[in-house]
Amino acid sequence: MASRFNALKADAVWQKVWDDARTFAADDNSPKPRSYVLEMFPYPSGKIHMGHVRNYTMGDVLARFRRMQGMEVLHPMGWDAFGMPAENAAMEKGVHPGGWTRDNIGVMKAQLKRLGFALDWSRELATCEPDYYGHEQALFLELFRHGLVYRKESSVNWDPVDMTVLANEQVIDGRGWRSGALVERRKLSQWFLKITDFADELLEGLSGLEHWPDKVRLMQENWIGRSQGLTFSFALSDGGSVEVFTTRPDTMFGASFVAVAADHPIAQALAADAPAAADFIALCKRGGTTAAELDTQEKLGFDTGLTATHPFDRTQRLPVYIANFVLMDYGTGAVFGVPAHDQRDLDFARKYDLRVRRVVSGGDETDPAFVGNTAYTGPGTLVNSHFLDGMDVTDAKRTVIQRAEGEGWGTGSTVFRLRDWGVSRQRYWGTPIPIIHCDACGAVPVPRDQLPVILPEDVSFDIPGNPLDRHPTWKHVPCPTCGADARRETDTLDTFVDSSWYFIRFASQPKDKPFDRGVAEKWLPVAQYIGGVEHAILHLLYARFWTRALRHIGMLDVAEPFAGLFTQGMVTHETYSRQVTETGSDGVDTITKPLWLSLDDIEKRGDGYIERATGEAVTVGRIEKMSKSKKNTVDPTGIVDQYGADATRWFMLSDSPPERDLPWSEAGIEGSWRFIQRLWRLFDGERLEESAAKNAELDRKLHQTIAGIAVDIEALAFNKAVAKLYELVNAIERAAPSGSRDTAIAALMRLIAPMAPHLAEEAWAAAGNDGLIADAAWPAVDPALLVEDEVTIAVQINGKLRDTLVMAKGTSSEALEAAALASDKIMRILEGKAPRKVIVVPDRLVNLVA
RNA sequence: GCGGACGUGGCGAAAUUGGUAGACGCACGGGACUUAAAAUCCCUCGCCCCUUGGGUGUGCGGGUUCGAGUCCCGCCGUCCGCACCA
Repeated sequence: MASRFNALKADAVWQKVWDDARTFAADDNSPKPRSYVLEMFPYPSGKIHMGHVRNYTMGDVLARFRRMQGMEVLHPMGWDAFGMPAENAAMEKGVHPGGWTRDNIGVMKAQLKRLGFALDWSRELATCEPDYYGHEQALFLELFRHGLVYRKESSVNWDPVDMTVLANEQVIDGRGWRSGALVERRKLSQWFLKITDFADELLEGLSGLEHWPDKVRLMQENWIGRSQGLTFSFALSDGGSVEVFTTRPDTMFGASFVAVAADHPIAQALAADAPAAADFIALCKRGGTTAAELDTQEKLGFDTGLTATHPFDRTQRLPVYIANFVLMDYGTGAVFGVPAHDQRDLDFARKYDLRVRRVVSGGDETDPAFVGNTAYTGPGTLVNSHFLDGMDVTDAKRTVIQRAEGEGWGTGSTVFRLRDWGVSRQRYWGTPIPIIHCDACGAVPVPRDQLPVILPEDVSFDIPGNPLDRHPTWKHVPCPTCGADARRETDTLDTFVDSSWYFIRFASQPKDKPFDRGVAEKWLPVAQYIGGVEHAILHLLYARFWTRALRHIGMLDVAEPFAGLFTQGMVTHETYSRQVTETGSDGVDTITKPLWLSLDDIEKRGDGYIERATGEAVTVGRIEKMSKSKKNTVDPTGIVDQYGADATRWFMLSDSPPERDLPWSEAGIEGSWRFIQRLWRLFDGERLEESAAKNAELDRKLHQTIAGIAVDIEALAFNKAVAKLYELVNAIERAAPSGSRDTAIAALMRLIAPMAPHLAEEAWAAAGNDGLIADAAWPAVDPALLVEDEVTIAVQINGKLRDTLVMAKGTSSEALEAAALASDKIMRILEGKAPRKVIVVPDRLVNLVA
């Protein structure tokens, strides 16, 4: 009688064996082909969640599979350990961010180990430790030395209560997400990295990333946002000039006004002595920035009284406005308005009654001069445009640019949407920016031998603001250049800097420098990177930039850090809620809102659920990403303790394609657990003696499965690999005892080893094999066994299936046609008539056209 | 508004890229074993009908083709990204 697989016991046994034997430590000097498999490292927020389990299981299957394929695999893990949540915890609970973070790392590391991931823990790193961020400071100074870092005044989202800068995504409806205070725009001196120097490279590089999802490449392309056009100047009536950028130089003759942003120097200068202009600028700044507001916001302008001279017609004077729809930080902060061919310009012109003149004809206007309230932005032929008349839009653009350059008043130019990367954060829990400010010498880099600049431990979070800034001693240091009293930079680096090079440090981590170039280049680029799509732009763009910057300064010869990228879907769950009413803030109105309930709060009653505590009916809501706020999370720890690591891993890989969301279900994990037990019964069952009979059909199924799931795993199509394994197991279970069956069971152990490694090791050892299955080779495929010798031929009449025939593979078209016409069913339907036409697809079908 | 993805049974999905739609799993239902339960095993399982058979079916409407889930045109819906980008 077969025993039951004791997952909890086996998990512990094999995890210890792997640990003790350092099974998954990567060897830098291995002669084998290398593969670097990496999942995005976690932020140590407290406990791991199902999303982590899914992410790391997928990477683990690939890593283990490639090991079995004979590769030297680097599969490391670490901690993205700096960030705001640690400071929030410090403020709320009175703990130190470092202690909180390191405690969380301890908990989460144990949880990851509990899942049996094939990780090289010897390379573990945490970005909050000086032996990581010290090297980051060195890299920052290298970029500084090469002119890729600069300091500039910039306007930021400032939370006046928390006294900190907020990222755009932390501003909700104009208020700080945490304090609820109205966010202010404030000018601050900030450090920037010159990512725009690499805008072209980063854009061009995308086309070489064949193993990236198209979606992510497109998102980065749009984010970088390259536009080509003409930059030129208008002469102004006050003797000055204003520079504008346009992508539509072809529409020059349709211009009827010039508009500048509220922050534009011309607007600012005017505001200095015209109160009305100042009022208008203030009005512009008050305008909301949310999508809905922008959509409905009226186009407003302030006439400066200045006029601009049209470069093609000196007699033509265009009014100059300050306008609320012109952005200072794109292009030159000034535009010329062509109402007929730009919707915003048209709205503006209609409001201020400016000239609307069509200069591009789409060809189908009944009245070529008429423009309604919809601007025409399509292709066409130039009209009303003197020497451009009759040209198409493309030719006209080229002609105008050539002429502008020839006459010296403008140049063809490229403008990017991408901005330089502001990396200053007024926070404690981050990498200190290694700069010292001296009144005499300016911003001086911290000398190499004084690195790392270590965060002081003795800080307090009882009042808002940056504890580094108010620390009694830390920031007071002598200037490294002149020795005078100077101050440390108290801003810390954006945590995206930490994650922009951790994959390099994983590959090589010498004590005395950020990485050893030769070793890092052995491993990089990462062969397969796996993580959430939420990092499609920021993290992945910054890491690409950082890698290219290191190449630019000659530190590392790698162009792209991640050769393959996979973005996995979220783990989702139903939500449960009960409506509650409460009195609004005015004390009169009542507000009805959902009170979210966790799975533990409810119990099944009939078709629905009731809340345990109150007995009230529960509304089953939509399936959403697991989140604390909706209380629809399932804790992986409880699941692993109940079903074991392998069943948990198996469920994560089953059914849903990995790029799609995975709906969590209790029934699903139970199904996986049953399958693990089913496998164990096979492994633990009776075997025949060596000489037993063959089963050709099962042999073929086995080899098709070996080949098939290798393809599926490489493509990260784990759900398909899982389905193929179910098919093989079904076939083995149905087969009578034979040598083939025993062979298939032995091979099956290795086939499931990447996914259910504990079960596989247990079975491998029980079967009397030496060594670990983790080190075993992937079963070899016999190509002769991949082909079927019989095929099922579909017989169609007019494309409708009428019969099927089992024929030898490779049967001639003539024989197939004859067999089809000889079928009883077919003869009955054709009633003796000959088909008009016969289409034969060998080994597939016969279609008779009646 | 711009850009993109997707839409297949009660559910998660598969379909060799134009060739037998629904593999595989979950759930439901029926049965075997058991005093009983659990576990396990077997069977049915898109929908409809006049049920050894037939009709119909991949969001909707057209089209191309001997043949369309797959290709083309037009709608509808869902989700994601960006957003006054000149």
